Amino acid sequence: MQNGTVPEKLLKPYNPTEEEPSIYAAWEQSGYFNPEKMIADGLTAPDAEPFTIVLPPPNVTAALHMGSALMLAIEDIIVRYKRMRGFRTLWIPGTDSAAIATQSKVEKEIQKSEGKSRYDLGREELLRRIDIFVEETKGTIINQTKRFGTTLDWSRYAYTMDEKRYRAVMEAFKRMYDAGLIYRAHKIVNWDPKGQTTISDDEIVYEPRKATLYTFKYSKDFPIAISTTRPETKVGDVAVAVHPDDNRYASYVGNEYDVTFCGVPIHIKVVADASVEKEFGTGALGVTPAHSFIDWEIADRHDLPRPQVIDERAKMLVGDERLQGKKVAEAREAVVTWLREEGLIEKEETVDQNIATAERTGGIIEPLPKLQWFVDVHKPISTRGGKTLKELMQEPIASGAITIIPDYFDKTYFHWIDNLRDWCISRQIWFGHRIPMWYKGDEMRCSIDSPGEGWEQDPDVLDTWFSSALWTFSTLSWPDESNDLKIYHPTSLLETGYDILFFWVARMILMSQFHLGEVPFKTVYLHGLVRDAKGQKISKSLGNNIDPLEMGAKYGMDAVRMSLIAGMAPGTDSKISEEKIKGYKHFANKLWNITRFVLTNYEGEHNVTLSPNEHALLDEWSEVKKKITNELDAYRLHTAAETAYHYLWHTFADVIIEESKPLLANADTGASRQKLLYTILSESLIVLHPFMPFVTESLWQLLPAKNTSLLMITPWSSN
RNA sequence: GAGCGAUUAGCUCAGCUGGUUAGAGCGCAACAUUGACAUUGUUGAGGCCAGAGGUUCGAAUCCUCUAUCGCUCACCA
Repeated sequence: MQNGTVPEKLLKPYNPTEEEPSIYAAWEQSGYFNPEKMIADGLTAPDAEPFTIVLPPPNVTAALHMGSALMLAIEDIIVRYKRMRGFRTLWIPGTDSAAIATQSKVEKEIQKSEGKSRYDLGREELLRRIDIFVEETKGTIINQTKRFGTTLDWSRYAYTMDEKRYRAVMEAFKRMYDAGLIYRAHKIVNWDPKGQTTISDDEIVYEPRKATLYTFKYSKDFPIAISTTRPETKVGDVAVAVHPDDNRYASYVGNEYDVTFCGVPIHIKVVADASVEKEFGTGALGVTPAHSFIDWEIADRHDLPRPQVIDERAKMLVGDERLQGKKVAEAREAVVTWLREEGLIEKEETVDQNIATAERTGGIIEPLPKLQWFVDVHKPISTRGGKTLKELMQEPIASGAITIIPDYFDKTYFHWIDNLRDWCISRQIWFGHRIPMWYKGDEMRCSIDSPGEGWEQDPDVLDTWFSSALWTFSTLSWPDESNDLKIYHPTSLLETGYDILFFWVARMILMSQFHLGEVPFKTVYLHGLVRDAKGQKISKSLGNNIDPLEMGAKYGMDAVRMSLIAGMAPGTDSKISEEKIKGYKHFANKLWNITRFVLTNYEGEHNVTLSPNEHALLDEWSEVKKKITNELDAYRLHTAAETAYHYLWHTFADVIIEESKPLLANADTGASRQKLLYTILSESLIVLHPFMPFVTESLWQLLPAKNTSLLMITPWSSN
């Protein structure tokens, strides 16, 4: 029997592209992405527990890809769930300026179209061009983000370079400087000759290469042979270091020698240092303080000079025409030629080595001594109980104040902290937050504004992660003592990719612990990489890019969301394929048809009693709902999604609806059946809504008996 | 070199704190159906849960070792 009135729309298959834009518009116009509006309208209790997430701000350079889609899907599911569960739920949107990445992208474009470098344009003009670029891409990113159905509170939108965030960054720098945590020093740093800037240890990517390890003496008269893959740097040597227990060389320790190496006079002292490994090479290490981290430290311990022999363009600073002004690779050839001519080489062997390159530019890192700004991670902080930044980062994970999901990342995190050195935060680029340090003659002052006439500001900008590290509280109006900060900080959850655990997550903990004396978030949920069906990384060069927006247009955003969530455990890389997305489109359509069937057979509220069997079915459904609730509470989204999917399709549709067909046709059993089906359907829409917000909302709007205007704000009870 | 993870059906993966005959999706085979369903349904085939030892009344799950793959970290010059 078909007694119900069915909306016209339901008679056709579900058409996501037709439904999605108007649905999102309705959500946005409701104002309910904003928790204060929820309270004002009585939808959230004024004293409700807050639940906060900050969106990891996408780089302004980046178009939305499957990775961002995964992130948005996970976070939106959680946020919608919490909102429906009655939390005072806030999800803060934003974008990141991504200093180096953005500047080099714009520079590249200008180089390509106009053949000009940044030096041709000058600082001001380049920054103007970057601003134009940023304004364009920001809008694109926001629109794309909205298409996924994200319930971000757009009224709180933040950009790392906007006015408020600028103030936060300056204030943070000043407070850390005043606390003696930020210092300026001339020491060896990672220099990227291609990007013409320093970079932090974490921005280095090691690439395996074959190299030749040469074993030789500086000169015929020199008593000890050394080994190196970089003979050209030997013109900067000041010592040969051997292990204190190495009998072979004990008699030479303390001796000094003058030699001429490839035309360059050098003075070599033999020192004993425990950092040298007896078994490697000849057991003797040529010490080049200015161009090697380990050698710099040896020089520290033995009070050795540190002559710089390579410049910022990776060219030689010393020597005759064979070396002077030559690139290091050419100089290496020249030195090897000379060594051969002199008959000094004892051994040449091919070895595997990891070469340090800059993440952004791919340039080969040249360690150089430079005057830079650093964050001291080893200094005891009096206002924080004498603890160091290192300890402040370690503690909350160790104590459980912050939980990382999956938990095995704890070890990775601790290992990183153990090896942590002071953080070099100054960058020689133009786009970013300029360092608030001012110089006048020998004077130096930390000040957000110019201290007055004759003061020059430091030309460098801050590492982009410095500002990102403040994100959980800079988005909540810090340093102002705002209500937002009181209510929403510490945030509840930080959801991001495991690849930025160190870059971002660790540094947010550092900043929040220091500036606020509290953790930035209570839980960290790390998702994996999205790969293609074959398990390859998705990249433009491989041509295997699956564009989430394109897929959304074809199969609906709900299908894209589900395909990213189902079968995806946290911290594990997942695979996506068009086939999988298509499968979930079928599910959206299945829901559509289930609703069609139920509504076709529904005549409105009746005062009927369910049969014992129907009570049992309802109980079974309650159990499923409880399970989904528990799984979501534990952030097991993948199993929650599958549980819901499976129940709807294979229990509700295949079993309950099938067995209902004859019962509905019978006047005695029909009424209670109608009630049962309608009840389970409407509750199912609630439970599925976080996962598939569009189709469920569309269907909710078609339900004849409902007491909320939007499914998005319909309460989710666990029983 | 160190650390971490993975290894479960043809493919992609779930399986939380050990508990009856090990699960899903896709794919495959047969049958049914024009059905609420751009199809869908029913049934089925297919797994010594990488290997070897151990703990236990009981192990895919805990421990040890081995193998293969992957990731991360590292200043062996």
